[in-house]
Amino acid sequence: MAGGTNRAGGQGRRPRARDIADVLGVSQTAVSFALNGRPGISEETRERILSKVREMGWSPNSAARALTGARSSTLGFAVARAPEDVGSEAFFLQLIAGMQSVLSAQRYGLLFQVVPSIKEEIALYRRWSEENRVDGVVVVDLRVDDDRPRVLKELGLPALIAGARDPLGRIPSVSFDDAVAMRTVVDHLVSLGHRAIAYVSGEPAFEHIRRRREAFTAATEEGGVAAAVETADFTAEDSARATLAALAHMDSPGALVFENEVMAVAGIETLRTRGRSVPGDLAVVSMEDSLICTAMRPQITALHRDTLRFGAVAAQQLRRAVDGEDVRTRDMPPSRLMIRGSTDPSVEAG
Amino acid sequence: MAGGTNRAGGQGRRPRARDIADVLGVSQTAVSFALNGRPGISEETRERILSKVREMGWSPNSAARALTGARSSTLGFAVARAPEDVGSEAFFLQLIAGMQSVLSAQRYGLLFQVVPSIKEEIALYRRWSEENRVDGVVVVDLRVDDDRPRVLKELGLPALIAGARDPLGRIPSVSFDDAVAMRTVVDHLVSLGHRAIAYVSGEPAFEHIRRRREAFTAATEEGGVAAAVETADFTAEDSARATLAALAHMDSPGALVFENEVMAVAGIETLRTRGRSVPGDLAVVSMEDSLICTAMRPQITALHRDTLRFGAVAAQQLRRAVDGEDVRTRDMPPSRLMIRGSTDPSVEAG
DNA sequence: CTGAAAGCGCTTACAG
DNA sequence: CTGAAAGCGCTTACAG
Repeated sequence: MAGGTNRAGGQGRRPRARDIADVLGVSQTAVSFALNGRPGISEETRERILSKVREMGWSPNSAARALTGARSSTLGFAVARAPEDVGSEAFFLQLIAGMQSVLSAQRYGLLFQVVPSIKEEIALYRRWSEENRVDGVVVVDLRVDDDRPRVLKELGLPALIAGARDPLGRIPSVSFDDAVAMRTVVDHLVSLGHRAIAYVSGEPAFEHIRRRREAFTAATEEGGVAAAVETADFTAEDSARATLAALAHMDSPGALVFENEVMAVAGIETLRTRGRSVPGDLAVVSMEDSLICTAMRPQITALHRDTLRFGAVAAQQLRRAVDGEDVRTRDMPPSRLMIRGSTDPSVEAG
Repeated sequence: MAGGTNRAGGQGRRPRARDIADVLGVSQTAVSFALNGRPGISEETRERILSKVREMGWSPNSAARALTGARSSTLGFAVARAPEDVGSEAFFLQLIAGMQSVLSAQRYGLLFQVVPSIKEEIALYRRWSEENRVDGVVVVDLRVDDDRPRVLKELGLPALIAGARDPLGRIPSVSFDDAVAMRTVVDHLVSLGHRAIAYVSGEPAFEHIRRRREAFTAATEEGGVAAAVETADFTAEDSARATLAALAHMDSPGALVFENEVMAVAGIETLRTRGRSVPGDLAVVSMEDSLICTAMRPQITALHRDTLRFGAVAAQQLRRAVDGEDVRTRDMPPSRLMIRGSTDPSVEAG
């Protein structure tokens, strides 16, 4: 059928390693050794081969390489979410784009796949690993008691967790310090004089959410302010519901903290329909920043993370892990709290 | 080094087609034929093989398949943009997510790569094609006089253009009808009584922008209203500049049309700093919708496209092309104009 | 209808 | 330091 053996078009075929060897009168082994920087051939032969490789425009056939267990020059990225949820998370795109800023320079590809569940994600990792389809994987949305680090460790597939830490330290990670971030937010609100803070939070099954919740509880306690936590999935609808629940719990929460900007926008809407003004009656903070936070009136105070840079660091670290280096868990520089009108009326300027 | 031959861990190795053949006492050929639905073996043998395949949990090694010129079960998606621009385009993520909704069910992967230029994008297509790395590619950001359709046709690599039409019809496409969309917008503004409309447009080097511009000129002419077109890249900064330029050109444009919501938000900001209110002094429409349009006050009238569905259709069509079917260029259903407060104060409700 | 064999383009022990 | 050979896991002519 289509895509069969003979994709016509190009005149001369692309050169194989064997062609290089034939032209130069050396063995294929020599070519392979030169290409892969292995010892065992003279410096002069290596030079001759490498220059001929460039001259003839040779590049490796990734399928052949994969079949022998060598590099595939591809990283894998699987996400266990419904496609429509993936589509609304700017975070993912920024992460991917940030990774690409590193990968494209190294001619690395990114194999991206949406899967229905963690279980299928793990099955995919097995296939990828067995087929040498990817050299390593980026893991996101780490859950509490997540099976993935164990399986990846077992498979020996290089991996990097992005956005959380493996509590058992099996797999290295790059993440923002969620505890510090939450403390920054709470401290800001306390310093403004708020005596009650509600946190419309994501699901604590996620490791990074769990950390934020812990930090929220600790920080509000230390600050001596009343605290309430409501759980919502990451959608606008559920955030509206949770916002109402938070209002009911506390007589008058002084401030509301939302997990992300989509939830914050929905929450502010809800507050308005209940006749509460922002920041007059209630202050609002989003744990994630985006264009929408500055477009709104009042602008929304938000924690600003450099997600593009985050993706770049993640890709870099994973590449190092693939190269066999000892990669350690690493935190991104602290996120900056962008103080805007939703908490501080005095910065209401355009 | 890492990722070498022996990724330990798993106990028994994964079965090969040969293992199936051995267990059943048939030839590898029989197994291959059964797997690929080729004639030449008895129905009974086929059944036996297929059921053993399921029982043993066999799945194809994609590298081995690619090496023989068969399917790779992967589609390719290359984007020639700066990583930071990719990261701010929700459109891409939605497109990718929509594609995944089709692909993940078929166990297809998506190889995503950001490249610095169209030239490198073409080089990448050549490599992908030669290595059978992907079964087909999705092409976006079609330019006027774009070389890609020609090259892809030459390579015989199945391809689908998303978001524009190949003027020469070499490659099938899925797109929104940009001309109809623009007419809908202009008609709406004319019907509201605006006598002057400015279009803060993207670069006409893009095929879909060119079509929109043509339609804008035609529709404003027919409507008998004054028209101005300003060009901006897709950033907020440049939109602000272009908005000022549009104001200077026309004594009093009654309405402004922006290429996307990021540009619209920046434009509205700019108008405010110049003391023009929306929609009091000037109406505003965005050619793209997103959460931000409903979060703003006034809400922004915007053309709403179902990008998730768009991605799904694109993936479906490309899969059909890969299967050798004759895929025709296809339009998505017309986009809906979401009329909101930025053009019509009467719908200012929350 | 079925089987033995060659080949895809690499890498890697193993001999020289 | 170098070469001939086997092998990765498939597919596909070619004989039976």
